[in-house]
Amino acid sequence: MVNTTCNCLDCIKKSTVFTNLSKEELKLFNEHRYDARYYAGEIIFKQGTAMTHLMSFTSGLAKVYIEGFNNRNIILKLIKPGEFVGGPGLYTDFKHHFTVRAVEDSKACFIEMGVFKKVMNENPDFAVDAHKNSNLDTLNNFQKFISLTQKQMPGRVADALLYLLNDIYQENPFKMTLTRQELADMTALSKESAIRILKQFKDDKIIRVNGDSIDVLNVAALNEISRIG
Amino acid sequence: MVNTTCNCLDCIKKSTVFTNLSKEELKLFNEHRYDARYYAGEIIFKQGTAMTHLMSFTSGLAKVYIEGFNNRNIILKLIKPGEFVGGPGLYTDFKHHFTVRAVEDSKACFIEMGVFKKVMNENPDFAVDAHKNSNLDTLNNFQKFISLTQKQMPGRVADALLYLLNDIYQENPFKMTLTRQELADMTALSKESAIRILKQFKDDKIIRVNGDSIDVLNVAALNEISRIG
DNA sequence: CGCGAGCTTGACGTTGTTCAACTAGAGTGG
DNA sequence: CCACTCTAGTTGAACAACGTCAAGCTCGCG
Repeated sequence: MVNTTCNCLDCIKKSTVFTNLSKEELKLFNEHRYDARYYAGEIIFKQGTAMTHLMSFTSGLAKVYIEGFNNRNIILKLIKPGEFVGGPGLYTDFKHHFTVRAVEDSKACFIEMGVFKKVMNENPDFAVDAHKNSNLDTLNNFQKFISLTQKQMPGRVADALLYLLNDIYQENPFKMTLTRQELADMTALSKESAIRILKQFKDDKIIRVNGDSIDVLNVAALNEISRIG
Repeated sequence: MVNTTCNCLDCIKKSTVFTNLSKEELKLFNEHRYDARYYAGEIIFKQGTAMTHLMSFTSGLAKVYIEGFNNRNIILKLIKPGEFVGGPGLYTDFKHHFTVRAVEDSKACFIEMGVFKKVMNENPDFAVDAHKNSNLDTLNNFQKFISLTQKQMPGRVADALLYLLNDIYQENPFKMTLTRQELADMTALSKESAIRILKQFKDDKIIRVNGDSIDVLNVAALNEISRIG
């Protein structure tokens, strides 16, 4: 089903992985895609299911997380409009290895795997861009390994707050649309521990919390806490 | 410098990522590669340095690890002959983001980045194989996230032992060529904790340790410990 | 025979989780 | 308008998991 209200050729939300596509290729994508809208909390990709489409996120905020043990999740990253989502299932078992879930009301565009692979085969520049995109995720995961396995609670929460401030909300103060449990899933902590560190940051005047708004009063202190772990 | 004793075309150690290369492409690789020998403990790729070559591991055993805080490392995987090593620096910043170090005396073959990228551009099947190879690493990393952040000490050590048994040494008993510190780096534990869990496994008759030989007496128990975390 | 590196063990302290109780705010129905 | 309920958030106390420190051990090697 072709969406009549928008078109890949003049899409302003498209990811940078699409920059090296010709008009013909964008047209091909446009003919083999569909849009969907999601309410906050709804699942976009479910871990374990078949990877039939690739996703270009166009509006809202979503979380990408691995479903682990005992209902505990590891949030690998958050995705914003303009982000392209494939995953390690691509060219391996063609399954999703993480779940993507809308955190805020969101929209996404889905491209059929078949035409994606076709264009990957025919356009080496696009193949390189896709490869680069997945390697950037891996670089992010490496930092996460260090944060989650070698830093203590304050360092991990500082990493998460800096990520939210610098990469996601990009304003200060920002409206925190993640729950405390989700903050815990980002830091591999229990919800209670994450809350306790937030409180400690509040007491130390590093942040101020007003309802669901978080004001980072001392970015330098957060950076230092992140650095020393 | 072309090695005269061997040739990519009839190399029997080559990784599966090279299966879709033509004779001409293998010949090209052969003209832009070199071999090197390493003694146990020597560094093959150093984290932070420029990625000028890609590596095909031909003999021995090596560890791939991220250098984190306070001289603590995270071993992502071990590599055996036939393994191809690129890394997330490919198409991003062209630097190495992990260190590769020989655990046993080893040999490796290095292909120039330039010809590698050229063949990636000209041969889509090879590009797919390279992409697949890197996604397999990512799948491995996802399992490691779960193991390191959600399992307790026995579960993590069980994961490491099963990996050594099933994927690396592939014989039982096996000669453990990793130090206790390296086992700790695989499990994100302190050396002492790793040793304590090994002792516990010994007391429970799950393994038997004779010098540097480890005999897994009860694989089922290890699998169960891995499963429950 | 002595040295040094890796290994082992115990005692102890810290870090982080669990459990339970409580609070605040939003929605719901009488 | 007022209970009632439900969920997310918060806090404290007890506990378990894990790391640190220090000492001693083993074994290969000079």
